[in-house]
Amino acid sequence: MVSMKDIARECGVSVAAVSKALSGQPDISEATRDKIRKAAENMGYQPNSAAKVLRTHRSNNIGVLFFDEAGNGLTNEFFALLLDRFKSVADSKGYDITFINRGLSSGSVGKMNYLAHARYRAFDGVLIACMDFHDPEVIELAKSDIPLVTIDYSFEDRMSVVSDNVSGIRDLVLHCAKLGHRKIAYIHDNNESSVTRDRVRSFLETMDSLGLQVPEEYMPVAEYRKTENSRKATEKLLRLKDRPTCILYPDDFSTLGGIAAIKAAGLEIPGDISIVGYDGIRVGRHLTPTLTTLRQPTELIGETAAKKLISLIENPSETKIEKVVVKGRIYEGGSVVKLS
Amino acid sequence: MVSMKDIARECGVSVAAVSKALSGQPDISEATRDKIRKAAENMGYQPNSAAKVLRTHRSNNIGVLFFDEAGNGLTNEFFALLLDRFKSVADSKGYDITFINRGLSSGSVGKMNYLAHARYRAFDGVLIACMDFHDPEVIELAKSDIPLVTIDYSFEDRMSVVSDNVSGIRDLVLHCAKLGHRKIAYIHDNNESSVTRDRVRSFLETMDSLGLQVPEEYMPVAEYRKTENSRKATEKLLRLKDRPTCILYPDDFSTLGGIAAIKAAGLEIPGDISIVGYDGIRVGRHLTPTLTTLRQPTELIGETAAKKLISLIENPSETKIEKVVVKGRIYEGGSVVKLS
DNA sequence: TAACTTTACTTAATCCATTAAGTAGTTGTA
DNA sequence: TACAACTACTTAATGGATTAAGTAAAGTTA
Repeated sequence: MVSMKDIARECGVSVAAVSKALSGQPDISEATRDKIRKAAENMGYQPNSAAKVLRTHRSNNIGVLFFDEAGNGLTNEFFALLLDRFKSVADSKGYDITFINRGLSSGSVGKMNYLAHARYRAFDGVLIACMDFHDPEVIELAKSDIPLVTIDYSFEDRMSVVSDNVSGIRDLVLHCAKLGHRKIAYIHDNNESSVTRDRVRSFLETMDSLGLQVPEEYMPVAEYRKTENSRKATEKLLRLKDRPTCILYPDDFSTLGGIAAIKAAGLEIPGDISIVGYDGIRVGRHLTPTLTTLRQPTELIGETAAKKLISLIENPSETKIEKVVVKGRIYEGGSVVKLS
Repeated sequence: MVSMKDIARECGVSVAAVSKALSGQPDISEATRDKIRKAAENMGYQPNSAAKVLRTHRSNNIGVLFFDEAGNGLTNEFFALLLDRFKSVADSKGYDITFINRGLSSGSVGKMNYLAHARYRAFDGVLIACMDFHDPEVIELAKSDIPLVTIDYSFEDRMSVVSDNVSGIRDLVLHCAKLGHRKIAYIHDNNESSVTRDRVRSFLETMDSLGLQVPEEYMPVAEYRKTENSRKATEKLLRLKDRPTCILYPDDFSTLGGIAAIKAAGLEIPGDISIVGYDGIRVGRHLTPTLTTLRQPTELIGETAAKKLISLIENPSETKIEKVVVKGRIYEGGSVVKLS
């Protein structure tokens, strides 16, 4: 590997001069700079990040921590889209992305926790997009001095990008109500996250504001993205004497379980029963009828998170810590029928 | 940050002794080792990867290069599953994963290419899972001395894990033929990859071996995972005077476009026409009827790739360079009808 | 012309961990 | 007892880049 030392020798200058020439500092003559740059190119010089990081404590590397409730993060389309966008913004600003995990062992200290991992790799910043924000290790990371942005959860005095779940659920309920539905069920996860809390609260408040009753049986539980559970929850709803006319699901993927249950019961969507998803991932667009859902601005969330994080890294003093709320928009598919 | 120097001072030993104690070398007494380890723990010592990499040229970091034909890699479920599995194996063996890209600029040299990036970050190995293996930069990387594994493509003298597309398509065609289908169409991508070539060849050969004709119109083109194109291709097939009874799609996702076209034409699956996917991703399992497809052993591919790559990194001399062929298995859903 | 600036560098320290080579002190052996 | 062989360390060099501080030479100013 060609190092600055080699270029310095070749050009008859000091290593410091090479460093300055390549990093474009003014403290060097144009002639020398050109000579050095040409030599660097000719000799196939490649900078060495390890040396740079060691010296500057800047890695141009962002750690990404995620895993959803099911342990599968990458296969979660919502997150995959978000990360994809985050990655391309980071990319364009000269940052790499490395996954944070606990696999690395640090000699005697045993496995590293998230914070240790982040320090070990000298991440300039961290993106956290996982559901379990109560994990002590996640909290430890959030309390550190590393610039970070969280998705769909806000720590105090920390940057976050959250989608507006309150308005999201409200819009969906209002949409269904406008089409004449009064018996609306909501299959929901019951985990501890603020996402879930906001949604459930919004559902109850909106229904209440419309003067609509929500019997307890109308709110069965099913974890996010678990089609098996959403199928069961749907079956339960279908067995009720006073069946809902419209079912809200925790996410688009879960509707697949619901659809299976509904078809198995010999019912038609939306003729016999209407369904609504949440997220706006691709699957829903290809169902027949297409799925009415709340389309999350995934790309916007990913992009905003990246920009905010990088701003936090590069201009910590001028960057206002804030909770950026991003609104989704209802997509009116064909899965909700108009009741007369 | 606590460094070895601090521990050395605290324990009244040299930095070398600390290094040896923490890395478990024999050249140190048990008493001293314990003392140093305890001090390290108490003082909250964290190793510094940059220093380690600089000195040892080992990063415990694997670069992953991917982007599918559409530019979206993460949102490709096949790849997401593969990477997820790859990641957890790498993780368990103490390796991190960083995406390779071209965003980083290397001072005067401009944007870095893939190889430059890999060298810059001192990746111990690289996983390549992208469709365009003709990209000069990819070829440059493949010709370098960095340990690497490719997915679904084989470079000469390089490790690769490929799924058996020949047997995959053959099995699907034989399955359909066994159910009585004689007019089988194959909507396929026409890119340059060996995956595509193998599949097309296998389709033609298998059909030929069965004595079945394949009119040119039975092989319309649609890029992988482009539902819009698969919809159009399906429409074309449906308009034919002598319509096929069964359509093979390039992948499961593409069947969504096909299903839309078929439903729009007022036809039933599989009553009026049978369809077959490829990949075995989740969507297909939730369709009604469930999709008959070739289920790829995604996890096995990811796991194998990780194990082979790490073996290549850690035991280069004892690791045989090979092309690991992984066979998928047909999943018999309900989307292919039995013809009498 | 003397004194001061500026320019264009060089010197040397530094970031942190690893490791070959060196050295006391102890134990073993003939 | 004398020399060899260990053991348990220390010394010092090293990896590659950055940067504060120093310096010689050229340019500027009174």
